[in-house]
Amino acid sequence: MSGADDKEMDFRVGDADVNVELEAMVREFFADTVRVLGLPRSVGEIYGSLFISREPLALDDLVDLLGISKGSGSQGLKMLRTLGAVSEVSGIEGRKIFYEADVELKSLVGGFIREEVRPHLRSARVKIGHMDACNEGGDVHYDERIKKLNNWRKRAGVMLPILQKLLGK
Amino acid sequence: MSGADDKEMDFRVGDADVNVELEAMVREFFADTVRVLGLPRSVGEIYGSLFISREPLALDDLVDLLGISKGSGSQGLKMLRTLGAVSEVSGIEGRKIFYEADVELKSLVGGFIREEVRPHLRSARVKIGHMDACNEGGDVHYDERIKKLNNWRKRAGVMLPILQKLLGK
DNA sequence: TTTGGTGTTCATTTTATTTTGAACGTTATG
DNA sequence: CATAACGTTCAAAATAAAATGAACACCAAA
Repeated sequence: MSGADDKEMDFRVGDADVNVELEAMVREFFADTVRVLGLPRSVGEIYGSLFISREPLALDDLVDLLGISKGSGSQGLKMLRTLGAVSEVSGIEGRKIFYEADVELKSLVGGFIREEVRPHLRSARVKIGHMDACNEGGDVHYDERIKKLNNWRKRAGVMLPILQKLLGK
Repeated sequence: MSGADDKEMDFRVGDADVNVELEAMVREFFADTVRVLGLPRSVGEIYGSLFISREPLALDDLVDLLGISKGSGSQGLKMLRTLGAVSEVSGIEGRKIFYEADVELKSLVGGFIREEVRPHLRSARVKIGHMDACNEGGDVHYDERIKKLNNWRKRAGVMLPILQKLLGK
């Protein structure tokens, strides 16, 4: 006898119980969390579903589970793949692709830095270069500010590897 | 003779030239940058204006300069004050309040952490507590995941002071 | 080669966020 | 006191972001 007898919040799937309420809380949690990072809510819901799920899930499962459209699910998974936050589970029957959440903080942060932070720092370097070129007269006040900006950028650049190192286990 | 004779992009204000093109680039830069942090564009434009301006600016100046509404400017300045990213300049004539940008990376990051990051970590702690309480049966898989989540949260908590220390000049 | 199952793309719709601007406090000044 | 200069608030409008779903591509099995 395994559960599913005291609350309507549990129901059987395979041979283990699913705590529907808990799983919903976790999805909600990630939905809120990724919002802070500027990612769409559905991406958080998808990641949360995979994070808390006992077994890998396919696009269809997520669509059913979350009540989102296939398009939304597909795009969300794409983003998560790009970030390296989920990976395909190999060796499951059929053509359907199953995913599981990557749960290593190190690689999650690494993926975010690589895909979201680094590109911004790169473009910042270019823009600051343009600013400097635009300060033809070499005005001292402008020059000071541009230098400060560039200083910030450089500090961010050295901070990231340190951050990643500190998070590495 | 001070500039303003080779391009229409410069014009005189007080006794120093304003490089209109450069200042626009800086505003644009900050507008893009704060977007990454999840703050509205106008907030970045306001901060950028103050950052690059030779002298402190009042709400009216910003409204004129940026072509935004008084309401937008007021709310933007409020947000920047809360973040500690701007400060009122004391001792200027009249009732008008002038602002200048705080340009210490340390305090900018500090303000962002205090106002944006810490509250999220706090609420995360509460939510994770709820999850744990919700896992009544003590299911081992769920327990493992909840523990991992809590671990992440704790690591973020210890990371922030380190980050701030490293940024402290 | 057709059919059915999967996944992706992208123009459109929906939803969320940001901006606006009119109404309203407040305070200095005539 | 009346007026004007400033700043704030908040409901409504405008804009930006995300979700939808139909069309399509692909591939494996029949």
